[in-house]
Amino acid sequence: MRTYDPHEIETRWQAIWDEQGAYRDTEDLSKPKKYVLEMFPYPSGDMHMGHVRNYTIGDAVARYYRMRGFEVLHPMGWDAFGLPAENAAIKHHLHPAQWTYANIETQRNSFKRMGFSYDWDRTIIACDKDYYRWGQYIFLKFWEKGLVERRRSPVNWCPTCGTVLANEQVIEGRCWRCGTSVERRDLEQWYYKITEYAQELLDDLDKLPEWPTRVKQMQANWIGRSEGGEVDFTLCDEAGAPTDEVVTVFTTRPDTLFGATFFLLAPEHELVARLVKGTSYEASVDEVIDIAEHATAVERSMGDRERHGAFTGRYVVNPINGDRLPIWVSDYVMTDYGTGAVMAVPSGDQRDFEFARTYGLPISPVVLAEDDRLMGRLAGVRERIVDDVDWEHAFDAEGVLVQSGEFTGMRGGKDSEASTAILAKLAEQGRGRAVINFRLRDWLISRQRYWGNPIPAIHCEHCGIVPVPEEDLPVELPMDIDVANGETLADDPSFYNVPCPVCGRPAHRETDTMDTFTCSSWYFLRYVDPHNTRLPFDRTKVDRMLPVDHYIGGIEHAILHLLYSRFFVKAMRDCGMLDFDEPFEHLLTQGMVTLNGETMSKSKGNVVAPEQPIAQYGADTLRAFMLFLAPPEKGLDWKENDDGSNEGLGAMFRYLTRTWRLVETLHGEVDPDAPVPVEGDRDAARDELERKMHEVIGRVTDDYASMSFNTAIAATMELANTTQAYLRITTAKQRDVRLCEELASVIVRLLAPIAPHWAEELWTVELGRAGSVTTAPWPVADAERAKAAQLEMAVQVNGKVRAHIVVDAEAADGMVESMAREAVARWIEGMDVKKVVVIPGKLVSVVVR
RNA sequence: GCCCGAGUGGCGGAAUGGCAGACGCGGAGGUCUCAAAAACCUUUAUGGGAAACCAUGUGUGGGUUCGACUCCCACCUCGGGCACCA
Repeated sequence: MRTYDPHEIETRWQAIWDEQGAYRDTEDLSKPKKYVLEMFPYPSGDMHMGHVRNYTIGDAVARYYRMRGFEVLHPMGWDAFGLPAENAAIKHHLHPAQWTYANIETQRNSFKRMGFSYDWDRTIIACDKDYYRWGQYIFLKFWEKGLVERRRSPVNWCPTCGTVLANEQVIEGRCWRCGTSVERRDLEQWYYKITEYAQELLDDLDKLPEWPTRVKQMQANWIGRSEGGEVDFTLCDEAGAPTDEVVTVFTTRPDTLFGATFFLLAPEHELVARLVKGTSYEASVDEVIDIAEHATAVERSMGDRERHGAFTGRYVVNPINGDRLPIWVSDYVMTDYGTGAVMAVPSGDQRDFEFARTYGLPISPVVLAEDDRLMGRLAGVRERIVDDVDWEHAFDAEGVLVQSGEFTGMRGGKDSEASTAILAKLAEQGRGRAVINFRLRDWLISRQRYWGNPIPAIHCEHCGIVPVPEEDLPVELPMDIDVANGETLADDPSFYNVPCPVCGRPAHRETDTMDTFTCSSWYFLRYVDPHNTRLPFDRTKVDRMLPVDHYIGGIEHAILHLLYSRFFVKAMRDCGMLDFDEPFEHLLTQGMVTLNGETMSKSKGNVVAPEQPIAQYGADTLRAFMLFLAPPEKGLDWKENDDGSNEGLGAMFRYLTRTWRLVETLHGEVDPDAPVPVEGDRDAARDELERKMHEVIGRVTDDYASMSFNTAIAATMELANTTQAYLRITTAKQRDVRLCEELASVIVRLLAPIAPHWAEELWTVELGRAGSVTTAPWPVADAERAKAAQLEMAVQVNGKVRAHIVVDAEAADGMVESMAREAVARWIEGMDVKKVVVIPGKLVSVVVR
């Protein structure tokens, strides 16, 4: 008998696996494939429990499928561009590359110490030019396809990070990275036109049945599809007479068009300045513009905020009834949604209602609930009634139209009969059309930072902005930039000054780099063919290995990374680079790891690192514990005692130690500490043990397939308990040797994906099996032998369990029923038995009255 | 405000509409020991009872069903996402 010594075992096997390249994907075409992937980490240098959990889940999945005979691709890499490297560089006077590569080295060693089964030959480092050059290549392909645009528009600016941000990277008005309130700026920037895929990104969520509904819902909300119409209002001149010019609005409620009593423009709308220039209205309008400009994103995103407005002195004509509506400017109208102009219907929209009350603008009822007393009064009224409203709120539910000309009496509301009819009428006159709008904005990908992938574009005075020719890739990020002293790419003449690739005259390079999220939007494709020097990847290889079968990562990427990656795949498909629609088949979003109920963060100084638990109990114990404590998608609270220990962890170590001894005993070794056998029915225990083994193999197999690792481990514990009960009533000579041997090999294999070092040592050394447990065949359950000869069934009387009976598994229902009646005789005596339901193998339900 | 998700012992959690609480932590008692640790055994939802057993019990209130943690309706609480998107 050997003591279970995790440290000696783990370091030994890790060295062997490393040396043998044990987890290399051999691209064996004869096997079915599984691509198991965990979101690659940012190399911050330290591993925390969130990493441990995420990568342990993925590793268990990968190891399970290897044993099931799949060709498994399970790679790991580093999302290595980004701001923390620059900040660290400034702080420590290092180059960002130095800091990054040193961190990668440390973190890779930590990962190896956990025994994760990665194909390290396929490692991708996002800041390696062999990788980022292909990010530039994809940029050029997208550009060719018309999916890249450089334009001036209002953007989010993070003053702390000194760069612009994409919409998705602003969380509640704050920078996703540093938490600073972002500012609005009007800048010329580079965009990926993700909005062209808005509809497909929304529709294809239905093709992802294996994604959590939560994530799909979040993406659907983010894309934010609204069906409605555009309506053209005619602009009037200073004298109030109609001109030829129209101002278009977007609305989801065309049915309320008769209720429009004023008209709104966003402060940034191009028309505003023209309308008020030199008029007496200019000053008050400018004030509103000023307020809008200076509001921070945090202020703008607050719920009940004050709305500011000013009259422009001008009017538009409502195309449906010829009403003249005053044009106001207000900061609650957004420039970059719809057309930046809005028809205001205070009776049907709460914001318009409040604005009307504040500024004394008229309110005209158009849609009412059928029983509203106003309905009666308004029926047959010819003159339009305005302001006869004493409600507290606008009425935005479904109802019936009043005061709406020929449409009066129709059903109104979102997507209503009246909406369709009014829009049709406008369309006939060429003054309106059905339109679908999305909340999703184009992806702003340029960043005013050094440590990122250079955008391959050149600014030429004569030719404009031109792409770097494909053969000139990569545009290498120069390494001699002194970030710590504030140098930027523009300060490096050898980078900045280049001849124009079109005309050959002096030009200069684009100095913005790409958003790091562009690096993570396609890395999962590169793993399939990481050493390709001609292309980002070989198309046949990608088409064979993708989509990723199991993708595992944090919920914080529900929108960001997961939406961008979906867009990339669709855009690359349209560029002819691959042939599928969605990158990730099955998505598991693991829950957060907290410490005593609190989120871990560096600033709080409560980040739990795996080093201490590993030093105490080894990696296998930590892995098994993390998987056992909670189902993967739920949050996991790491409870720490005052001395830093964790009780559950010790319990898991005891379990591995106990099963280690169990396996050795089953294999025929004598346990000097074994208790003296006690009396018991040995044959019955043997039969029950064999049955239990098959039952547990079946359950554990199903649990791995559905990633219920906690119940998989629990099932092995049940098997261990049953085994122990058998060993307790037998001496070595009394045992069924063949069953014991089989059981030993089964227990080892069932736990191998979770505790790989423990299993490898038992498998190859203790049990003396040929070959690694990694490639050992997964045990197969014999469903017949998992069945018991006799079953215990519950007997219910009127839904309450009153007795238990033991019946033969093969017993006929009639037989079972009469046994059941006998067992509950005292409960049904003198009663009228109305019905008896027999659920074979489960229970008998007797209904009496 | 809109949209998701979740409410089960002291704790983490388990239950294709079929015996609620598997498995584990913690607790209590015990074996071994001079003693302790380790290991092993028994026990552990609540109330009543010496016990067999009885009653109650999966956030609340209804409903469907022979039977509901599970399905339906309404509500409460917590967590998350979006948020002036017309």
